[in-house]
Amino acid sequence: MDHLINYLLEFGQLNQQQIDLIKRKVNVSELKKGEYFSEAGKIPKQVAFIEEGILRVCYYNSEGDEITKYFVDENNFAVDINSFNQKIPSSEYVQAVTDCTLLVFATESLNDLSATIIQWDGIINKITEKALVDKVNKLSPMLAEDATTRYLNFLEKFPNLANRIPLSYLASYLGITQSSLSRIRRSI
Amino acid sequence: MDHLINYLLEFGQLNQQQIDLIKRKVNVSELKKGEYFSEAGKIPKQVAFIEEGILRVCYYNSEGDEITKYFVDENNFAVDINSFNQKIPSSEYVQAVTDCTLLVFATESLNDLSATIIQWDGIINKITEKALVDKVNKLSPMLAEDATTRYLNFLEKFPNLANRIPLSYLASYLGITQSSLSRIRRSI
DNA sequence: AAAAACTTTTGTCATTTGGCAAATAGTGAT
DNA sequence: ATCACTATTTGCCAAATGACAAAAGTTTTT
Repeated sequence: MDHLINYLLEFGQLNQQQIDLIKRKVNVSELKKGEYFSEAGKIPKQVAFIEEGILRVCYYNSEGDEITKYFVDENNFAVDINSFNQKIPSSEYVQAVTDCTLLVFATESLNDLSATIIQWDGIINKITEKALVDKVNKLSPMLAEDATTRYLNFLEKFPNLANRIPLSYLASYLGITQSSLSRIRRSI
Repeated sequence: MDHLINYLLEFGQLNQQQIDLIKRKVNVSELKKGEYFSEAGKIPKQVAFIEEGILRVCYYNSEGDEITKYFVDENNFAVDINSFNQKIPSSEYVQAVTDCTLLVFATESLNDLSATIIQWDGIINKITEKALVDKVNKLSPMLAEDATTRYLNFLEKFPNLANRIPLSYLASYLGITQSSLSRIRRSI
């Protein structure tokens, strides 16, 4: 729980009373490897802070291949942005790559916090914006790099992720086949 | 100017008095093809609404190649997100791809509007978030597609952009060389 | 109009990556 | 330990893309 509070405090000030309120609004939720945080048909739990574990956001492309859009790891928020923005039900789903411990804010809790804590919306906006900017900045250069460089950069940015993620997930994130990724690994 | 107001109204309500205030805070600015909207050294004009023309956001990668991160065209906001977020001076710059007419909000004007119009921050946040989500959703699938598909999708999404953009800019956006793009064009 | 500067196309060949299928390794259940 | 299941590696060849250089086409300047 402390990680969550510290994370929030990076984006705005909160007094002790507000912190206590936030703690009361959070539900701890466990996910086993392979289980879904959000999927078509279930009511989406809108926002989760990952205390432990790795999630991935993925979808099926027009060729029917399963694509991993990105990974989210410890001490970050995972938001189903599409449902967050009240859009049409997303074709994306969020799956646990490893066993996870999540701190989940239900929709009503978010509304309560938004109504009670004056800084709340500002903090959430900053977090959302930073997360999105980071994603754009990560994705954009990848297009201009070859597969080996993309893999090496991934290793550098997430040194402790690569060995906890199945090869196929990582390959689809990097935009290559798993055989290619396997060969790239060998050549290093 | 009407395009700007209509755009803002998509994201929140504004009364006539507020609309007039916004109009007074905007400066019309012309850029010739090739000129820079923001570059290292100059004070960044933080936000521009493109009334006419195309901008591109670009940078030099570690190999020294100039990469076009994305294009921004008519009736969209161009924000130097990095300076917007008070980060260290960005290595990115924003350049006019064609002659442009921009509606520019100076930093102080933005602050004034934020202080005066209660809905302002909310509107700007929604615009920012939507722009970023769109970019992620556009970039992400590109990694899994081959160059021809990326080009065809670009044509589909921006039918009237491709013929106004130099081949080299578009190639670097698509993550391929200009000779490859030239060949892809021929093959269609 | 000619020259200069820049952009796009094309040629040739090397390298990267994909597709498919089989072999190997790893994991979990009984 | 064995079996079934899944994940990873490898082999082979085809297709896509890059690198480099030259040619052709455009635009701008003089």
